[in-house]
Amino acid sequence: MSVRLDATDRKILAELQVDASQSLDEIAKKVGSSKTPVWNRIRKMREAGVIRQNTVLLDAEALGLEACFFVLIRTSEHEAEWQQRFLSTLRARPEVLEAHRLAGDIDYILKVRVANARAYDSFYQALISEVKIHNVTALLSMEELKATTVLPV
Amino acid sequence: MSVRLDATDRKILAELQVDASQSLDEIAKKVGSSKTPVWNRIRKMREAGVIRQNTVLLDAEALGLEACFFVLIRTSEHEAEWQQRFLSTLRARPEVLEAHRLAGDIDYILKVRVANARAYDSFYQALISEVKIHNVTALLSMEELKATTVLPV
DNA sequence: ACTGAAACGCCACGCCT
DNA sequence: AGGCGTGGCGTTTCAGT
Repeated sequence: MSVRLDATDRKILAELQVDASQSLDEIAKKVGSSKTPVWNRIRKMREAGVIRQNTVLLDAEALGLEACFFVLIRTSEHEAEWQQRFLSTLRARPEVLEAHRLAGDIDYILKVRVANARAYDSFYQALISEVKIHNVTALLSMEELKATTVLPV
Repeated sequence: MSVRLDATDRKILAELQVDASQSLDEIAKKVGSSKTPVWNRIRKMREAGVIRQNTVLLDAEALGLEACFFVLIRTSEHEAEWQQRFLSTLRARPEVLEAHRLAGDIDYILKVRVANARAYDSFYQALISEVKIHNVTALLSMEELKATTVLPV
């Protein structure tokens, strides 16, 4: 499924990741091409799914979401039905920004953004009431040292 | 520092987070307003720093970045100089997408995206050679169940 | 594949209410 | 503060190389 991307494609992606509001002319100049080919390349990468979404990144603190937790989860349940329930719960909860199934003795990790510790507790109570979980460890972020969506291309 | 946001502002943010390429008219229609006020609100939220960045989200796998690790770090060093070195290293490394300083017995957590396990090992070797670290646990993601940049507004 | 040009749409503002 | 109008820019498309 992987798409062939040449050096120009990668330069375009690098520019778009940094600032997607740039005009085609600006991007074209920076990558050493011109408007039309840049436009065609972007369209192709969109169609191929390399470019997924055009979005804005917001300041979580300005929105009053001042607490960030990483939640390590161990479970004793590994049946399909349990997994489906767990997954639906995560998807339905907007405070869950990320969820990964892991290799090793910890089964899942979540990244959760909430207003404060109390809001985290509500989330936690809701979660354990909906699905059976063996063990939960919450890691509280004190400081976001780095946070980027820019992938190295 | 916190900005006052009313219901319309929040609706606009919700729309922009889902698709930032929508026209002002489209957004205006959806939030029950019209072009000029929507434009003014967006400009203000940009200036206030609520809207940080306009970007594209890429498919990491399509770019060949097929491995994602969460790295739990314990250190015995807590001096300013060590922290500065550690921070510079993280900032300089594009494969480090997130880094948080934590409360509790684990000091830091990183999220790292790389091509494969071998690339992770290079990163790991480079990291421990640059800064003294007491204990490292790497959690390997087997499956990304959820990943969103959309904050609940 | 890139160039040039042309058509359209949208944005960014100013003015007015 | 919202509605209206407009000049100019940006996007999208098409013919030509």
